[in-house]
Amino acid sequence: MTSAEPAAVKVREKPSTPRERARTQTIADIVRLGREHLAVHGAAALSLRAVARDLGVVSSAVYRYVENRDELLTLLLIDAYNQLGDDVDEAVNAEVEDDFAAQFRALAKAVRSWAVREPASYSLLFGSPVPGYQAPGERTTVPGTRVIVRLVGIFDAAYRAGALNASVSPAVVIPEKLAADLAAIRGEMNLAAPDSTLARGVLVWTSVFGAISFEVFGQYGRDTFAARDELFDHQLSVLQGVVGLQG
Amino acid sequence: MTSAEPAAVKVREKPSTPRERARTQTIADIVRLGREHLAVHGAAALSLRAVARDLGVVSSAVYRYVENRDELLTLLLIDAYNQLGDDVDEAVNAEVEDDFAAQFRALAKAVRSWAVREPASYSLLFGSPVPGYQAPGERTTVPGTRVIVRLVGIFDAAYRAGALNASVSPAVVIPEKLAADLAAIRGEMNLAAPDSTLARGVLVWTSVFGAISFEVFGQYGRDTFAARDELFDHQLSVLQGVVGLQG
DNA sequence: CAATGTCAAGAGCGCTGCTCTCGTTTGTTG
DNA sequence: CAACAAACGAGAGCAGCGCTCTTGACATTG
Repeated sequence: MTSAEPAAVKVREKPSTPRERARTQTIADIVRLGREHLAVHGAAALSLRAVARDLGVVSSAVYRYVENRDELLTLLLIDAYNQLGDDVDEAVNAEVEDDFAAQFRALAKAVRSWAVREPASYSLLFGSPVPGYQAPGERTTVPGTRVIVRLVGIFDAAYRAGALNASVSPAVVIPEKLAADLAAIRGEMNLAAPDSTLARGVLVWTSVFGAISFEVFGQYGRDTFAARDELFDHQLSVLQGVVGLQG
Repeated sequence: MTSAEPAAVKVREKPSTPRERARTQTIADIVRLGREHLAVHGAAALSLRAVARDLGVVSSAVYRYVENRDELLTLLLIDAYNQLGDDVDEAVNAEVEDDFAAQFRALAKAVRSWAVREPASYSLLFGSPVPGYQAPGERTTVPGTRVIVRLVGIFDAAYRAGALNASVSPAVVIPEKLAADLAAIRGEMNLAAPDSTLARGVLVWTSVFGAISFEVFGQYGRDTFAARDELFDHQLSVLQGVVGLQG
């Protein structure tokens, strides 16, 4: 079903003592069982008691390893972000270095196939926020931005390589306040691309996830679209044109 | 806070007897209280017992009026769909009849402002599916498709009026299987627009909701974009170009 | 060997959805 | 107007949940 070793579990610096090794293993087991429950029943139905039962232990025992339900959610969140990030990295790295269009498509398809494969995890990351749960930014920001960082990287590399159509139609003016936001992003991420490219990149980003969310969340209706692969592929082609990525 | 009369509550054909009038009123009260709880605590935390408390009644009493929690969710779902549909209709109807670009922008902005105003309801409709809850299609399909029907209507009317740029760049071929899906839609909805327009319309549809979802679900990060109105406006402008809507 | 620390177990609190029973209220009808 | 049946609210109860606290068993360490 799912891979045995969750990527998000922090390994202690010196897990020398058998106690610490056992403890690390138990936490890994809890995360693995939690991921299975998440996949089957969804995030809102994630129950520490059920995880404890599967672990063959009384419910209060898991509180030795996981502070509370929110903490387990955070572990699963980080785990899922890293799974997605690994999938995306692998797919993009498999493409030729200067074929930016192929890299873009590979990224989007990797996100989509992971989302379809793990709808509950996708819902946890990109669906409605879990009520009463606030992700701790200091732990989730880095894994949570891997995909967008990679996507922006592709667009910016394409721009630097002169692979972007400058004359995307139609030209749209960027208002001043939006330009300020984009300038801040450009500075923070060391980008070269101009405002119009960055803004269109943001649109492509939201559009890709919008299309995937519609599919995973069942917004298309039961049998409106049978050719979902072709639909997504077509959407990527159009979005490619939006940023001026020639392929 | 919220309007007093929920649009979704079906009025009996003959609410003549005082019993039935009282019953209808009680159900309306339950939906109203449910909507308030939804707005404050979210869908997953919607509790019949809490609604009963606010109604000043013991928990088992509400089961006289609402079959179970899922039934209340369905009522809230229909209620929210109709609120959104009403908002969208009003906004679109306020535009000049042959200004299709303005109608498109009015529709998208109406959806966004409703979503920002009612994030919990938006999450219920367009976020992660509530685990274990399956919306009864025969009751939710009609209100649930009001927005997309309206959007497609705008695009098709624009096409019939010759207001769509035929030469959207770049031309993208529509694979056969996707064309079959689009043909089915064209037949069902009595449309005139060609495949490429319909396919791009679907992309615009998903993109608009993708952008709104990112904003409502906090995917942009806390302070990445301060100029959210301008960002959305820009995205609409680009998407307008995607379907060839000149404005 | 003894002190220390870690662990699973169990009881318990308050919350949830939901069911069943038991009187009471209420509108209708003879 | 009185009798009746339907509708109703209250309450107890079951099983599940997150979470806390105490207790006794065990392993590690000095």
